Amino acid sequence: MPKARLTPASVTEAAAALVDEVGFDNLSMGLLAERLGVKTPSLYKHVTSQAELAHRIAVLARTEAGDVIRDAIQGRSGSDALAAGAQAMRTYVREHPGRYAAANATRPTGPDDPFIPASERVLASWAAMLSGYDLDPGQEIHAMRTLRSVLHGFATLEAAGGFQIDASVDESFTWLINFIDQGLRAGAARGSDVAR
Amino acid sequence: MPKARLTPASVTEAAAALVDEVGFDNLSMGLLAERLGVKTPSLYKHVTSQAELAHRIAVLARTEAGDVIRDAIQGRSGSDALAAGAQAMRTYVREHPGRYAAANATRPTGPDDPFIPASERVLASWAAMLSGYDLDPGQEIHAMRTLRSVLHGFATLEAAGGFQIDASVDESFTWLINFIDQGLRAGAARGSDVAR
DNA sequence: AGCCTTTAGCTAATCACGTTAGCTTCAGTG
DNA sequence: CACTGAAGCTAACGTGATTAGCTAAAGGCT
Repeated sequence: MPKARLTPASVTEAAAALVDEVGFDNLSMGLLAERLGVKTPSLYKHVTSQAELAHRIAVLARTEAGDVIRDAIQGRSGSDALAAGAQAMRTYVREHPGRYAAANATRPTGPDDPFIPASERVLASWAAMLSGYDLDPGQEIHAMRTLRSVLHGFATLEAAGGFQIDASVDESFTWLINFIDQGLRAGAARGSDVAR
Repeated sequence: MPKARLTPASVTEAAAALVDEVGFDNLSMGLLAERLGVKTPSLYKHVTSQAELAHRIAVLARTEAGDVIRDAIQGRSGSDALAAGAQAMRTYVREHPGRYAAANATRPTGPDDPFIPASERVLASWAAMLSGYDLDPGQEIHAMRTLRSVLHGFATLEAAGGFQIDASVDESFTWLINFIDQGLRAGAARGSDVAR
């Protein structure tokens, strides 16, 4: 076997770090090669294309996000689990905006794409968290989608610099979590009459 | 003055239509030129660069979105205004996913960028709608951000094909609107103790 | 009506990437 | 100590954005 300086994994890791610095849109093979102290074409010994590289970053990101959220929810339930999970996700996106963008930009390449189970693990964590609210079974899917929407929306708006006014974004986020929490608790108490 | 077949405005309009068809990421000067029955370099007589073209699409999109939302809210208040505004926005995004992506991808180029007032008009509509809920003044900014987050998050997730499970997405959206409506009404009734 | 200026659109050329082809060299194996 | 295989390199190609310079037609002016 030869030198073995770079590997697909190490290249992906470096690309993920790069993308968090310069933004997902500014990822280029040349820039990555420079960071790795190598000439551009050499990268193709480890990844087949820039598209594949982006996809690898996406899988990495979704997996990391799944871990972070699962760990945050671990051992908590109800409001605590919601707050911890949501904060964990926001923190992850703030620390890894490029990775998060990569994960959002990708689409499963096929039925056995590892991106699929990685995504399912994230959803499973949210589902586990929601189960603590005793919602009507028919409402769970809607609650899940609403939850995903707020968290994803807040994270992307924040990452895009969408919150201009000089009111604390942290405060807005805890307000948001509280808002969702109250709604979920009320919905559970009220039963299915929330849905129209 | 010469022929005047194309104008900056007509090029932008064609680009916006194109982007809704092929996706914002797939916008290319060559493809647009082909649609307009012109050679690629000719486009530079009307727009200075692809970046500027993308920005023009963004301004157009944000302006259109502002109009659509304002019109929907017109004459309604409270729950009705929320539902109408939210539905109008979702419809706009579904019909113009490329434009919406362009608007999200852009960043103001300066203090006199028309994108800024266009964005402010959207925010003003949401603010007008929220004013119907009699929220505590200190809460309004958080409610606004939460509202923007859910709507933006839902729209982008839907556009990205993020809702896989075969439960009606329409139904989820009305559930979401209802969820927000109930929360806002409860928050108004309860006063500032929602915020922590 | 006929000239003149202005400029839309064209062709040819340049530049920046992503990607491919083929060569070279070193690490580990026999 | 030669041998093989893959890492990394240089050279080359293709595509898409952009620029330079030419051509010609439209509208104004006399």
